[in-house]
Parts: sequence; structure tokens; C-alpha cells
Amino acid sequence: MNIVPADLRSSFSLPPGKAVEICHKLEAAILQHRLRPGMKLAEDEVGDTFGVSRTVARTALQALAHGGLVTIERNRGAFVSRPTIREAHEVFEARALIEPRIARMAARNMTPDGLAVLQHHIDAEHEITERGDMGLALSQSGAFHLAIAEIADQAVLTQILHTLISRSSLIIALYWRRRDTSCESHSHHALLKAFAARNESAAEEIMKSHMVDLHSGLDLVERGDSEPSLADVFGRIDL
Amino acid sequence: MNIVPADLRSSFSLPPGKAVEICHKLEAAILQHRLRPGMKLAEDEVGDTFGVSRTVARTALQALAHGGLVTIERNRGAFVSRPTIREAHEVFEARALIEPRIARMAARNMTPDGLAVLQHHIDAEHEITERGDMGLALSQSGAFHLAIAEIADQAVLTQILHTLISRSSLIIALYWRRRDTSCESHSHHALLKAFAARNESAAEEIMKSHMVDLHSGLDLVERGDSEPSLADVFGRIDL
DNA sequence: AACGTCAATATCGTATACAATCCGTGTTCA
DNA sequence: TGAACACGGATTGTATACGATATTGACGTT
Repeated sequence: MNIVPADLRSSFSLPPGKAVEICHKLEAAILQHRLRPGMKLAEDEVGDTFGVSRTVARTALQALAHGGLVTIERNRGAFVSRPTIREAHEVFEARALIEPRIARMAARNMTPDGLAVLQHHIDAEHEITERGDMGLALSQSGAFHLAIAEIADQAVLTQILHTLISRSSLIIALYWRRRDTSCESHSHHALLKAFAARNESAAEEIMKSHMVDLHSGLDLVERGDSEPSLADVFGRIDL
Repeated sequence: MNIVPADLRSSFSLPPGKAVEICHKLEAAILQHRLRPGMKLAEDEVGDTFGVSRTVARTALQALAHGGLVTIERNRGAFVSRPTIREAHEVFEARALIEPRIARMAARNMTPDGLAVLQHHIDAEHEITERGDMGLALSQSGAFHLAIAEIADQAVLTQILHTLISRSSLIIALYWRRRDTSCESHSHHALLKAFAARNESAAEEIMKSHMVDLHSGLDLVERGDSEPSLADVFGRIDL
């Protein structure tokens, strides 16, 4: 079976030509945690991988950098971003501000078609979760939130939310502590129910608490080093 | 005297090297309405103007495109964006959602230094308004709002607000109908007072109504043509 | 053995060159 | 006269080439 999350379509200002596709592919890979935070994305390597020149690869990387998924350091190159704990808090606070409003608007605009789309997302998410592909499930979850924004029909907020959700994915890759995503699934069902009833206040409230849940599901406490120590990566070695 | 609005510093993902400066200069020019919405920004022209190659000019334009100030059409080039009426509403609704929250946070964090910075902005704005340079005054007003966000110390929201304010400037260039900016000035003073008192709720409320004022100061009704007619530009000629 | 210096290499920043696309003009034909 | 077409100029899309900068490893010194 071939369930792929509706790709989190990149912003309004599309980079020209081939760069768009590369953007989307890199974005998908990052969102699914196939490219982990901190990984180097060398221009030559990206270019070779996708069969384009460095120019195009560069354009794609710069576009991703504007979305916050990639960090470019001068004369050093591009890396998959590693959000700080501070930034993690800010991103989820921003989502907690924006998404309840979006949910309310979506509830107001909801149509049978919209409901069907959301239901489809939930089904896909469920099936992926069964298969245990955590990265894909997360990506799918993001697509669900974004679909709501599209139904709300607010291009500006949708664009903003898109970048926030992308960054959330990185944050979760770094700081998620729970094993299960049942809370996620439960909230999404509850949201769908509110949407079906076109209950604006309920949708807003559920989304608000969903945001709190997500935020509190993170393990955002300062570790010894801000950079992950070698021991974190390889485990401690007794000499 | 040399009062220049603290430049609305571009996002986190700085384009490399010289492109940053070009970005800032173009941004300033657009925000001050020296480059009007719809104007063509040819890569060669930009490059020649700033003494760099097309490559760098291109990078700068793409960066501005990500901020929404510039629109790039494939194979046609870059233009100063012309926000639609729809987008205008969305931008100001988004600001109305975000800025009151930012004002509240700023009030909470306010320090004597912060107050001094804001006071400085207000003074500058006042002086510029006296001189009658509408574009510069507007740019200065944006800088004031952004300064609040920086005091609120929320990088993520500040970044978002930055793009919203930039776009607001374009919107105002297209749709502003009032002659005066006294309401602007009044609101800013009121905000400063709330900040001085560290009155969070007052700051939030004043900002909220300030947003409503700004939004309602726009003339957002459909005109006959979306494109400005020649008559609009040259005046009507009786044959 | 540890540290600092220096060269080699890899990667990025910028400039230039070529290919593809679009737009306006002028011509041709109905 | 008007519409369709073809051509030429201009501008963007992409590739490549060269210069600048940072990192890595070797070497010599303390």
C-alpha cells in the first residue's frame, strides 16, 4: 500500500524550476527524520544526489534555510537545523497561539469535503502508526494540522504554521520522550468530531489543549552540554 | 540630523556575504515606498546597481521573496509584491492575533533600557512625521512594533512579525486612505505608557485596538481593475 | 608528549558563460 | 483590415570556473 502524507507544500515564494522538487524531497526526508538534525548538507553532495548543479542545490538549501529547516553557516555550509530548547518552547508557544484560532476558523468553514480530507489523513496516520514508522507518522500528523489550516482558508497563517510545524518536527526528533502517539491520535479524533459538528468553540479548545499536550510531551530540560556530548552519541566507554 | 529607522533586520537565515546588505537596502527602499509595489527588479539591474554579479543579486531577491516583499514569477523575474485585498485582510488579522500577545510579553519583560529604546523610536517617528516624509515615517513605525517584539524576547514570533510588518508596509502603500498618522502616534504613546507601568493587560488591549485601527484605516474595497490603469498613473487625458 | 605553526585539501562565495523561455515586432496570408 | 506566425532581443535558468575561507593533518618546537 502506498500511503504517503500529503506533502507539506512549501511556501508561496517557490524557488525556480528544479529547486522546488529538491526542496520538497529534502523537506520530506527531514520531516520523516531520515535526515537528522545536525547532518551536513554539502552543496556538491546534494547536487550530485539529485543530478543538478551546485547552483540549484544551493538555491534549494537557501529556501529551506528560510523555512528554518536548515541552518547555513557562512563558509561552512548547510546543516539540518538543531533547534535549541529555548526555540522549542517558542515554537510550541507560537503554535499554541495560532492553531486554536485556525481550528476555530476551520470549524466555521468546514465542508463535507474538508471532513473527508481530514478523515483520510487520520486513517493514513493510523495505518502508518500500526506499521511503526514513527518518522512517517509524525510527518503525517503535521500534514493533518496543515490540512486544517488550509480548510480555514487563511493563506498567511497557513504559511506561518507550515514553518512552525516543520520546525516542530525537528524539535520532536531531538526532544520527544514518549513512546506512544496515542494522545496524538485521540486529540485528532476529538478535533474531527468538533469539526463535524461545526462547533467552533470546541474545536478551538481541543486544539488548545492538544498544543499543551504536545508541548508537555517534550523533554525540554537543560542537559550538561548544549551540544550533545560524544557520550550521548556513542554511550559511555569505560577505559 | 540623521535619524534613520533602526533597520528591520532580516530573518535568521542570512543569505551569504554581500547579499545581506543588498537585501537590507532593497528592503529599506521598499518599506519606505521608494520602490513601489509592482516594480520590476531585474537581476542585471540590481546587480549593476550594487556592483555585484547577477548571482548575488539573485540570492538577495530570493531572500526577499521568502519574506513576501518580492514576488518571483518563473521565467519573468522579480517584482515588488502587490498584496491582494484578501491578503491585506489576512495580514492584519494575523497581526491582530500575534501583536497583542507580544505586547503583553513585552510589558512583562520591560526594562528601563527597553523603555528608552521605545521612546527613541517614538521621538524619531515624531520628527520624521514633522518633515512630512510619509514613507520613512511608516518604516519607523514598523521599527517601533518590531522593537516591542524584541523586548518581548520571543525570537520566533519576532521573526514572524517581521514579515507581517514588511507586508503591511506594502499594503499601506497600496490601500492607505488617511492623510494623517496621528492615530498611529497616539496609540504608540499610549502603549509606551502601559509599558512604563508594566501593565500587561493594558498593553495587550491597547495593541489590540491599535491593530483594529490600522486595519480599518485601509481602503479595502474592490476596484474596477486590479492593475492600476494608465489613467491612475498619468491622469486622464481628454482627446 | 603536548602544543603551535604551516601547508594541503575540501567546501563555499562569486563571477562568468551558455541554454531556455518569454515578449514584442514585423511580416504574411486570408 | 485583422489575425496568425515567425523572428529577434531581452531576461531568466542552469552550469561551470575561479578565488576565498575554513578545516585537517603533518611537522617541528618546547
